[in-house]
Amino acid sequence: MPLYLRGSLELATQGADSISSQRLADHLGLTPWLIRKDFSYFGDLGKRGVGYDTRTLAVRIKKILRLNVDRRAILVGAGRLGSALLEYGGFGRYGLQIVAAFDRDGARVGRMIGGVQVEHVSGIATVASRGVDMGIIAVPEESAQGVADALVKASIRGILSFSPRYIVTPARVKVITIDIAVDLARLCYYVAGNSR
Amino acid sequence: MPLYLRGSLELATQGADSISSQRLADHLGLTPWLIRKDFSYFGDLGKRGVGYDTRTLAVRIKKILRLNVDRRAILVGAGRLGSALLEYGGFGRYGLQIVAAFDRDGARVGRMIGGVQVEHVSGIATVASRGVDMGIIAVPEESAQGVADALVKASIRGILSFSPRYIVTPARVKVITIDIAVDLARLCYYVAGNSR
DNA sequence: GCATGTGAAGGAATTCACAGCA
DNA sequence: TGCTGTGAATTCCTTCACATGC
Repeated sequence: MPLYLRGSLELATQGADSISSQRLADHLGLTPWLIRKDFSYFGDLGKRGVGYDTRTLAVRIKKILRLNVDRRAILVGAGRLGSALLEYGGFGRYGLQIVAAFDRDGARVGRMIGGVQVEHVSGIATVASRGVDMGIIAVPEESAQGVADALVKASIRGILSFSPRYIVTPARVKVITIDIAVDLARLCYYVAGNSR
Repeated sequence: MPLYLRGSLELATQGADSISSQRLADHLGLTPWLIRKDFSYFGDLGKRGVGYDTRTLAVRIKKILRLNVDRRAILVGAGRLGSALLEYGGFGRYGLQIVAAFDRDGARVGRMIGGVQVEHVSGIATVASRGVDMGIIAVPEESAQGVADALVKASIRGILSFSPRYIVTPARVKVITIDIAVDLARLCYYVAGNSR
């Protein structure tokens, strides 16, 4: 559903004042009635006969997603993938920011990547006081659980993991895993198959 | 559902001969009955009172996912993210392989990354004859649609895109989009919120 | 007239409960 | 006794159709 935020922001910056569920659906690869249904859960967002005001829509969705205040995240693992994330500018428009990066490898510590300086992993414990909400794990899979444990100890409340492993955390810590190989395998199923 | 393949492969390499739906569920963060239901669609996979044989399970799932023959993919965009993907060794265990990489930037062309040599994007047209099934897009978002068009022309049947844009393709070409910022925003919703 | 908002219908996925086999 | 396989019940999400308001 953050998809909607992306859509409305995109179209807002493209200069459109108002947008119909039809156009938004085309833009995101969804159906108009799905969008209307979802939006209806949050009260009145649109004007009948006109559409949704892109600017207010973006603001409202941000509030719904609790993105109205800036959210801080830290990154663990400053390898290729980690560096790519640090230099990726796409988080800012959602009010998301990576404020620190950590790595185990001494050779990487101290480097500046994407505006933040890489610190040694032992420093993770110190972020508890920095108002950080989330941790991003971009380390080799065998280290992922250990890093997650450290993040939990540092009072982080959510983890985005790129490791193909199920990560165990207390119930209060939400984990979202992005497993690229699994996604590619999924694609493969569609490609090679006939049905479904 | 490729998740299941991951799970069975992992546990197979860990030396377990047999596994119960319960343990597999714990391992993947799912429920036992969901796994049993899903497996039941494909006929008899397990032995009652015992569990599933890890080795045969992996083989069966590979066949179901059409991963029994090796699948080839090409990558477009050899920046940080693209390089990370090329050097990521996790595809092999699913029978997936990145056989070529392309970039628009002349400075990157010719480099060897993760065992493949970066070619100029103009060469995409030539892959049609190389038995490639899928294309991976790791380019800046404004170039994504153009690359997708080139891939479609090259007879590719599936696209895995890391660009935060909806990509238009003919119906025969399946697209899966991984939008990291959207996933992080989703996580944020769980973290900051109370309900759901 | 045009586009949203929403109750009702329809379908798909999940959960349950238990029968069947080692 | 332990664990799979599966029909029934449930819940959730999607789709439809139309009333409502600009």
